[in-house]
Amino acid sequence: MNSNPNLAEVASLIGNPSRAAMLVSLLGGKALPAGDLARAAGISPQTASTHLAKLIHAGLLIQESYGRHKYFRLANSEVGHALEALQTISPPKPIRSLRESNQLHALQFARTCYDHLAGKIGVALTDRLLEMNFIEKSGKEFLLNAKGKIKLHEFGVTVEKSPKSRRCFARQCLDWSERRYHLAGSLGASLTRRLFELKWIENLPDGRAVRVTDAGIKGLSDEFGLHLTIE
Amino acid sequence: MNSNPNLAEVASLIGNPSRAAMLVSLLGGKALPAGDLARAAGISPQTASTHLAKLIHAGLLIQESYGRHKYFRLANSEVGHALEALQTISPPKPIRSLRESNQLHALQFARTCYDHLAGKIGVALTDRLLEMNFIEKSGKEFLLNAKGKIKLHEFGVTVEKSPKSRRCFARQCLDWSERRYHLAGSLGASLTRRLFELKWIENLPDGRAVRVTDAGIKGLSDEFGLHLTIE
DNA sequence: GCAATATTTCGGTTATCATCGAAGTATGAA
DNA sequence: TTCATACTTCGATGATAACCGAAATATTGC
Repeated sequence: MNSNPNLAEVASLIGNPSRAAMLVSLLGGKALPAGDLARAAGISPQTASTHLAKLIHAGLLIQESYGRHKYFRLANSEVGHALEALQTISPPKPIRSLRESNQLHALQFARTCYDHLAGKIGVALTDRLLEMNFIEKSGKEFLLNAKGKIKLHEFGVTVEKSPKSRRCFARQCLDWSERRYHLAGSLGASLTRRLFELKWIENLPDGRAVRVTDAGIKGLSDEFGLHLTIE
Repeated sequence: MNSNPNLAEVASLIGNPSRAAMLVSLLGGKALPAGDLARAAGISPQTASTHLAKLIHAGLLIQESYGRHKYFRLANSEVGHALEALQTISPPKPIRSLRESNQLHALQFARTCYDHLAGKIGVALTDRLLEMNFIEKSGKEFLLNAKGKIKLHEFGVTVEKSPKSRRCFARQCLDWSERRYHLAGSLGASLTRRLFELKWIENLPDGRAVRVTDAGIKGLSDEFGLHLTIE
């Protein structure tokens, strides 16, 4: 019987540990060169090259060439969505090293999820927006009310729901580390972009973990009543 | 670097063609015995047994024993969601036989997707509910308005949003065959259950394709202005 | 108790594929 | 031109796992 779309092919591509590591590295939304992806997966450049070719062929990644560098990124948000959906049904992986443990903590604390903020911070900020009555839950979606619209506009976030873009405005995205929802969609992305702009958060050297700066700690407290504690 | 939850393990489980076939068979939401799943995947019972044990171990399936039969079903709706998300990024599989072609047409026309209605019919019925102003789009979610609440209540659908259930009320589910949204969530499930109850739709012998009965053709036309054409 | 059905366990075979060394291509720098 | 860097292709190796035959276990029906 075997129905139709061959999901097994795509799943087995994601199912290789090296390829999965590369895809997860790209979940942050940024494009990365082949060498970086090889290092992220802990494999040789040759091996990475064959993997990347397969991912391109399957339409999971797209490639941009800049001189001798080739940058890779997720082909579209549906790929990111599928990866996140897989993460929510994946059991947690045992930790091997202190380094991994530290990185895991950093990721659980704050990271970007494709293009918006996730981790403890992502969930906590979303909670504050709810508590301060700027957004409301509505099924698998958040609604931005008038009060919130004003607040975010003042904060410098361009709040516009372009009717053209089929993209969801303020999705609820299930956080794999917190197992709770954080703010995603175009609103989540705009807000996150603004936080980078203000230098309240910044990318850590590699991976998609982010760090909250001193300015960010103060700012998030003043603007959103989000009090960060050092753990 | 390799972040944390080992998504690769789950993905590689889904990535085996035999296991994928079994999982897809279970997407209809029904529980099936091991033997049926073996046949669906075209493998021997021994092989199926080892596959099923792995899927159970990984938490993708749950098992219920009735005498010498063991029934398997998807562990939760998140597993179904992940499978659907993978289908949306999977390329269509080439058709080999007339039989496969017919089955594909049947699936594209009407099928159950975990527990709600999908395919042409699923999308068309959702469209009618929108056009008749019973539900409204709101991001990745539908909202049931007062008019719709009355209509569906009259129609015999129990419309209640139990605050306990974390499940989404009226999700928009991306249809892999139509590439458009249909009504999912608990409302989608209730409505579909009612259509079965009224015998407006019925399961086809195997798989998750469904057939619209004569009563269904008349009923859908009368109640929702959905005029089915024979293709 | 005995035969039939449903499922699981074991063992051995086979095929696939991830991997890297070595060599090849392309771009940029000196 | 020459060298260095970034990536790709080829070929060989090795490990994994899907698969089925055979046999074991469990349940139902006679």
